[in-house]
Amino acid sequence: MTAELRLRAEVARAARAIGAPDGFAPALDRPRDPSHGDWATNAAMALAKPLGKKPQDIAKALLAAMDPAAAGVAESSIAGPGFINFRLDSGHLASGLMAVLEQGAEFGRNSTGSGKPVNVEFVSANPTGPLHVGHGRQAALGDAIASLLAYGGWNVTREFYYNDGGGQIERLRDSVYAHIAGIPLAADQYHGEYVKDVATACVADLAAARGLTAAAVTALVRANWASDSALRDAVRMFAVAALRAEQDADLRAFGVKFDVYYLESSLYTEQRVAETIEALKAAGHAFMEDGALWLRTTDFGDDKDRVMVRSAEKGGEPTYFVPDVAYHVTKWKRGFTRAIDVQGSDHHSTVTRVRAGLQALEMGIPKGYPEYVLHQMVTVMRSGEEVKISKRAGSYVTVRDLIDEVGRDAVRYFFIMRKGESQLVFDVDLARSQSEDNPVYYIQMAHARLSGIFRVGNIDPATITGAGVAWDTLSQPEERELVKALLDWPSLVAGATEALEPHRVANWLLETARTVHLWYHKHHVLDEPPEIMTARLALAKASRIVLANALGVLGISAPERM
RNA sequence: GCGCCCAUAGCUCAAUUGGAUAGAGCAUUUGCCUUCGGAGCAAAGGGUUGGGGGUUCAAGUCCCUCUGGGCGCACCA
Repeated sequence: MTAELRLRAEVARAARAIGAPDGFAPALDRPRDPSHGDWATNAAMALAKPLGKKPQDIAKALLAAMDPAAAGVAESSIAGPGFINFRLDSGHLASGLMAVLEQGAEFGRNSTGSGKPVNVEFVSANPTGPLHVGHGRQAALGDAIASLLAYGGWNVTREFYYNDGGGQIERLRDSVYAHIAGIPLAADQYHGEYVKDVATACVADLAAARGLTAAAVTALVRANWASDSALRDAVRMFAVAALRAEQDADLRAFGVKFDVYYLESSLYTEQRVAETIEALKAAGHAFMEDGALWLRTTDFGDDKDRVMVRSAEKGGEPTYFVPDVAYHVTKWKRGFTRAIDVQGSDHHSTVTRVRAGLQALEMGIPKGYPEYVLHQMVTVMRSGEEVKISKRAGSYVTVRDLIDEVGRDAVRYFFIMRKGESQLVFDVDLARSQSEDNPVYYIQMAHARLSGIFRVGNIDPATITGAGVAWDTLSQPEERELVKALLDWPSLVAGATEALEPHRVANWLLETARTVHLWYHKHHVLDEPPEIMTARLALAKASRIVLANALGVLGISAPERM
């Protein structure tokens, strides 16, 4: 049992002894100011109403009823409006490190998810160009959320949804055609350098497939484009395949792996769009107006109704939101009782719509399904100026540009360090700097320094088991703070998982790295008396383990040396 | 005009999800220090948490309102 649980149990027992109602669960928190103590409880304030007494009096009675020894409490005090502060005995506190040393890479994991399936959909870029910074933020955020959930015992599926249908794919196809035919691009077509590369590769591919020269293919495309739909399809499919391969390469460079790639086009070929339309009609929430088929999404909280199938003069095709609904139906039917979509906040209007569509089907899908994690835009800064232009993509900066320039670890950290709903400034100069101003460098440095202790001392970390350590020797303020930070990891990561907020892990890492550096600067490990050295080696190893675990969740490496 | 999000030190951001005197880093000022181990360490100044109102033992956090910013409001995706 951890010191925290022991203390909580003892407070609860004492509370009952002085008349707290059944089921009363006192809250234990870290005081903001460590000088107040290691833990604080608001029990006295929470009991003020049910017991009809002043918080101060309840606090006194509560303390009198407690057995400090049973809870490992060295001293306690009543403060402010009725907080009770506890300072744990150093030995009790530090002995919590045994759990870290015993569990190693497992320390911090929990089983909240109990193996239940969850689908995390992210990136989901249209295959019309390289991944840009926004996708990068989404990749880092989505991957970290997925890792957090896996860490919390969920059975996670990472999914990428390809919008390989619709108007933008035709624009891509026609952009490639324009390059092949040598005609100027229209304003709404794709202007990046990469389109030219795709066009060149496409000509070579067609030439090989048809046994023609490149010049002959060019002439053929130019002559038959309007009349030959098979040719147009061939160009479209080549372009989509080429850009999917391109995006895959970007994601590999970023170290993100997906379990499922779901193609929007398959929703049409497998009749799922048609089935969804029929089901919505059957459920009675559809109506005809102006020649189009509408869904009454206003019945489910939308501010206006939405067209499902366009009128004949507009082409008679389903609008994009129908496949979106059909897609989420497949998630539900595939057994994902929980689904999380990570998207840019510019897509926030789809949230209500998709949920409305799912509700309108009346098939027992919960109202809040799917959950959404939205994130704001990214601004890339270099030398104090906003960067907007990439050589490859033209009008935007690509993920690859960033990874090439500052490395995968820094890109991941910078994308995760801010709350999703706040705007993010990506400072390229800071991200690439090899100094302690750079948070990634600072955190990794902490891990490397801890590793260095073992290297320099020529000590195999595997021999440090915590057995026989005199834990009460870890009584320096910096040591106590470090121990507390490490032991907070499980509850911190659990909170970050519940809130789907990986930035908490990033912030915690930075704080904890600072605590490590402070300790490291103030206290030596090697060449100390054996009892102190043994205890500090245990602390160093535990710190190394927890830092590595946290970095691992964010997909960032924990280097042995830098 | 409507909807969603945001607003915290000069700058970039935290704040244990409603807890105590709102904290870090950078920048500024001052003083130490010279490596198991790579310029660090210690301290100071800097705030009406955008304005106003409300809810309660307690509000940066919840509610209302105003201001300012981002995004979205297609028979585009």
